[in-house]
Amino acid sequence: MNDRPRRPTLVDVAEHAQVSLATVDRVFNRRPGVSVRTVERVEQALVKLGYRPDPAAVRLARGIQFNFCFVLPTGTNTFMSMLASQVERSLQWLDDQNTYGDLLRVDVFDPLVLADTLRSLIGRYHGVAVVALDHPAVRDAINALVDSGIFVVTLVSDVPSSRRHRYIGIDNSSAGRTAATLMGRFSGNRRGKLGLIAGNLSLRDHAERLFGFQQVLAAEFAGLTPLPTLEGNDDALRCKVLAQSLLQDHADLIGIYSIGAGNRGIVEALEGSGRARTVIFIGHELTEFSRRYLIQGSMDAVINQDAGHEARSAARVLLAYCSSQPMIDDQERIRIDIFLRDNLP
Amino acid sequence: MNDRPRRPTLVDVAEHAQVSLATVDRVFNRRPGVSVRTVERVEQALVKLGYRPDPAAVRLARGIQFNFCFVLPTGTNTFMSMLASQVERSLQWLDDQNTYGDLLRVDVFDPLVLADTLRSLIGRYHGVAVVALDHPAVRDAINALVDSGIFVVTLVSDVPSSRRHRYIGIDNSSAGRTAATLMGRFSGNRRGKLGLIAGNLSLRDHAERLFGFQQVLAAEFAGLTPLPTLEGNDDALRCKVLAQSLLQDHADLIGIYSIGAGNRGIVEALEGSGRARTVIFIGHELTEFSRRYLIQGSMDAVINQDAGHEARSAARVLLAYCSSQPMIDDQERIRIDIFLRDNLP
DNA sequence: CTGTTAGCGCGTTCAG
DNA sequence: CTGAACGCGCTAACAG
Repeated sequence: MNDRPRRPTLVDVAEHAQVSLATVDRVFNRRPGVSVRTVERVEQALVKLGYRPDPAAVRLARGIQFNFCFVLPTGTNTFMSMLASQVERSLQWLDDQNTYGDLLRVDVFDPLVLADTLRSLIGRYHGVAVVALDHPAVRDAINALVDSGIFVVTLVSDVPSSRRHRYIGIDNSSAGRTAATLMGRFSGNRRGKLGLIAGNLSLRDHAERLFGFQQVLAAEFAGLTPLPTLEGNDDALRCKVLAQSLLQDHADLIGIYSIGAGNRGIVEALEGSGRARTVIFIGHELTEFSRRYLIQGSMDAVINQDAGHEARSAARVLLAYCSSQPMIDDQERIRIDIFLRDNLP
Repeated sequence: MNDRPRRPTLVDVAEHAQVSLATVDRVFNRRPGVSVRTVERVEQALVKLGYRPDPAAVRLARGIQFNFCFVLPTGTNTFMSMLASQVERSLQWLDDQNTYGDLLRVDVFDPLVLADTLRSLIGRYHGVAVVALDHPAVRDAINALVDSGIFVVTLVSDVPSSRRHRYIGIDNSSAGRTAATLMGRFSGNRRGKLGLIAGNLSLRDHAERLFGFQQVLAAEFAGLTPLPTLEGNDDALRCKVLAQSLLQDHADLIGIYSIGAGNRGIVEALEGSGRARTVIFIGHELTEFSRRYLIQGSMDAVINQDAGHEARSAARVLLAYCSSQPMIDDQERIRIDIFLRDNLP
């Protein structure tokens, strides 16, 4: 059962090239101090035997240890709580990779506080993952981190104008487009109004979703007229009030698209009005609540980003950068999940 | 930057418990030959220091090497080709984990050939992943593998009655239900016929999708009448003929649900009939073709299982079983992806 | 029952 | 410019 040709080690290569282990190591890791002739011979042996380093042995020998910091928003938003707990789980995994992580929660809505917090991380970490806010101060802080040699990934909410190494999250304008297509197609050929409730349009992800949604609506579903976008600050209570007035003011309300959090309030309003089964309701993020709403029929579709995937991906990506290992791009791409009652996990 | 308390090693524990390294190792790995008193003391030190083994060191020291075998169907079905190439990539990853894998392609449609092939794997591998066929002979072969001590996962297509350790793939009846809900909701309130084209209903996954689809249709969308299910053998040409006759015979055809492969043929028939934009077409698996069809509007939705995810998951799960390590269930759950034109990756 | 010791594959001094 | 030798954290064979 164990009759495989053992993978070649540095020693094998050394024998083959008639040099010592150390020399092979120098050549393989492109360290100076080897004659051109020797380099050539070793490299030939390297490719001939198809040498590939054993990652476990490398990690053990180097004994390196990275420190990562995850910066998440404060607040009790269900999605962010889920993300936080998933990050905690990733930290455990990182621990096995000899990498230590801290989870910081700051008031992301205040760009200056966030920027200061980020700057304070300089010199203390090798990698930072941050749920960012698209603001000049934050951009500068991220760039400062990058300039100091820290690997930075933005998580869930991006700052495209910064020089962060990677964004880990969904394409929010596509997400908005997806919501619009579902809304349009679910509406059959009915004509009427659409209510849009965002959290805060200064948040890049919300703005992008709105943009994508309106774009598709205008291009494909002329019968559906979007009402002015409301801001519910991701607060259930406030969202409820807004939804109630939408329902009251517009007898021809076909659907509601909830761009941010606060779905609980909207469902309460819908159920209270007795129109929960006729008004189409599409929102974001699969939580214990939205899950229940899908099942009971008060929500028609949920556009989701997998918090667990995002947390794991951030950890893997930072580790890959720090140890300059390749990553599997397919694996790190965060999907725009569409959940209906029928395909819930 | 590296001011973390170094994680405790076995040596630390040994010192703390006033015993030798080997004794701690015996206790931690529950090996016999240690007095009860010593065990107790060591265990206390173990928990007190919060000892957790370094996976890299363990792998290196044990020097174990597993052999896995992936058994996939022959044939040129686009999805299976994608799966095969993704499995190839997983094999590379496995190689880094000191685990070697073979990729076998057999005629899965012949249960006896598949069963024989599986049996021939006994004694040669530690883990087997197989795209199975739900047939008594195959079930027995799988059980024989399991009895021989091999870890077995079914991939994409399950044999629930076997004692395989795990199924890695989507819930196909949920997938069928999802297709039905989309079909129903996309149809607005129109009444009419629905064409169903499967590959082969003796395949468990196809049968389950059909079941789920019909279940939801009957319960929720009484206006849509499913026509008798046709079998296209996953062949584009045959599917084209079937779709053409559906279009010809039923002026009130609202949509077509393609349960298996062969979407290319169906799209050709739709485009040929000039009804591609009015007849709703929902099928499975995102390929270069279905992707294009979504964009050009000849397909309305694609239900997908991520071949890359499945291949990686099979590799990770087998490895976890063999090295008796825990796995992250969330990460190994294969989602039922819904793709519209707007959320394509 | 317990301790000592030699590796696993690689990185890293330190001599030569 | 090159090689010998030690150590990372752990397992396993061998002594005592």
